[in-house]
Amino acid sequence: MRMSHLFGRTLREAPADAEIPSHKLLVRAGFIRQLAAGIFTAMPLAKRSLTKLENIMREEMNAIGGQELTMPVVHPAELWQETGRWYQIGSEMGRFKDKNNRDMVLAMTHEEVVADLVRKEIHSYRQLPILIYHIQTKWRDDPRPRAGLIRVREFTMKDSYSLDATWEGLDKQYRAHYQAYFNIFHRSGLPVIAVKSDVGMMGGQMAHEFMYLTPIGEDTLLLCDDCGYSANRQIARFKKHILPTEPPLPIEKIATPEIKTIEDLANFLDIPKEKTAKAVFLIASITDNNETIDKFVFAIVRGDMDLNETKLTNALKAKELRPATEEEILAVGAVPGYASPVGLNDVLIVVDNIIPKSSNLVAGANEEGYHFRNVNYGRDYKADIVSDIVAAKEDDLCPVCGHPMHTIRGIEVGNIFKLGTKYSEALGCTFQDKDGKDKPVIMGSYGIGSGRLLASVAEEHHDEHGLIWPITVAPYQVHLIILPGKDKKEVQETAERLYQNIKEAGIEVLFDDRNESPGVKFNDADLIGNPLRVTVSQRSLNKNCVEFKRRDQKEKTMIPLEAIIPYLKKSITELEMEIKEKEVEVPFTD
RNA sequence: CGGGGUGUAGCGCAGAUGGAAGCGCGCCGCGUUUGGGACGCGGAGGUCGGCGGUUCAAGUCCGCCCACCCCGACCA
Repeated sequence: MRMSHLFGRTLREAPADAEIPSHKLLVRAGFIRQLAAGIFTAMPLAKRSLTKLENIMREEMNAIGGQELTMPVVHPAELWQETGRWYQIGSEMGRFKDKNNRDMVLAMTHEEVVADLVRKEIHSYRQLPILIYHIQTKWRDDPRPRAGLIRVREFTMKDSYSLDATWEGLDKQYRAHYQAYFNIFHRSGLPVIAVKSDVGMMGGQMAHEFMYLTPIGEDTLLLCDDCGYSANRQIARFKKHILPTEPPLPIEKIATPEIKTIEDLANFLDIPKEKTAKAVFLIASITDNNETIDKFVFAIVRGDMDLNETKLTNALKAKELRPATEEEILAVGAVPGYASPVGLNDVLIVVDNIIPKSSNLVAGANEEGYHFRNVNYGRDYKADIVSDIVAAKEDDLCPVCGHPMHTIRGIEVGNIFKLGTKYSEALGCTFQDKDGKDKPVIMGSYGIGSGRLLASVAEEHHDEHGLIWPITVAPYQVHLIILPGKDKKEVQETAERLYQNIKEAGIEVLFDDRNESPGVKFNDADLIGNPLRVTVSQRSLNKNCVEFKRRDQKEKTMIPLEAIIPYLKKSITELEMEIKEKEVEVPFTD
């Protein structure tokens, strides 16, 4: 490709609304352009890199038996109504009506379509197992797109779906994806770890997220250095510090004027925070038989811990959870700042599972300026649900080995879910098993966003001058620069010939044939970040050489003109080997 | 959806107290340059986010709306 005709120019300055390096550099280098919040065009350079990433995914999916297909982006609403997600999912779903006034859905994901296909195509255990996948555009009207390509509304995903007759079969395909995903990320030059995660809107039994660790990540992870336990904070468990049990003392009302926070309360009474109970009020939308009702939820955690809303949502099987307003709190008879579970009716009380093991706590008295001492679970109040609903934090103890854990930020670049029979049951995907009985197909779903992956690779591989693409992802393998000098003719002809020869050798080359000054050309080459650079100039040709430089190294070397093509081939192989070495087998951790 | 911020040329920005829309980079033409973002001369490019109001006069003051960014809630 000639740079003089490349669509998409480089910018000296990044637009002011770009903040993170991958966003700034991808825009400056001409890879992406923004159309609206969370909606981007992939320019020709980005398209080439995306295609490479997607081909890596294809190879790894094919290697574990995947069959590629393409499913539609627009779905009839009926399908989503059958699984109930039409009702469960809120404004994140893109909905519109077609010309006949039929409700339509923009695909957020494709479980419904897969299940629909399966019920039409799969009738016998003899047809299973199956692995299908596609690479398709999806729309999720995220309330907050941000960080360039990291979090967008329209995106392309590699999505695979496993279909099995047995749970062992699902486990096998799940584990195959686990390793295939590590292969994909390693081949893309991206270091990742797998952590256990929440199943979210997908539902199902088990999920892992593949995390690229970076301070700009939006997810917080808990890791145990000792035994390797790793989990998203949304679901991370930990060993809770159990206080010595005391005999229950009589409940006692005490004046605590102007004391509203746990901090103040602990100071005022001169007791540790873990001797207090903290109340949090929320409104949960709970769906039952496709009918959604709002329930007032009174959650109680020990004063030294914080509520984890994901855990609470899961404990409640709620669709949505939001903080209650002051009016709503007063309406149920609770007093903000002095709230107590003692003597409240008509609310759903959820307590953390450490609370029943903690005796004689201080809690609100439901009266302005007063608290109760010696509140005991069971004697003074009861809960509708007792569950683990608190968030793990730095230095909390590992639930497996008891070692203190630490927190780290990450970007979720891929996920794998054991869906089980949720969708197949809802949509009636059954097959006839050996025993002659109809059984629901057991499903798994596995996704990787290609744009997010591209941005993560850019985030991992850049310096102050620009991008430094891994050879497997780079838009072009070679960046060829011509510096014509005073007497243009010889240099020009040599560079043109070299450009043709490189192309004919099957090497991907971007040829900077523009009439620009050397500084501009070198800077653009650094910015775009193709791995190998070749410079043809009067100076080099005087020695019958061209200059060679790797983007990831400082040294420049002079290579005889006639030797440059084999040299480039050798360098490409070297770079490919460097990536290959990072491909390793990763033990499956449950 | 809550909190904060920003909208003036393709990009980055300046335009106190209302009084003729500017700068740098980029772009077009001609010439000189040519190993790390060159120089001279000449040009093109704007509904100042939108609508309404105040005023003799609004980029500037007031109101409403919209878009985009950041923090949170939420999410691949």
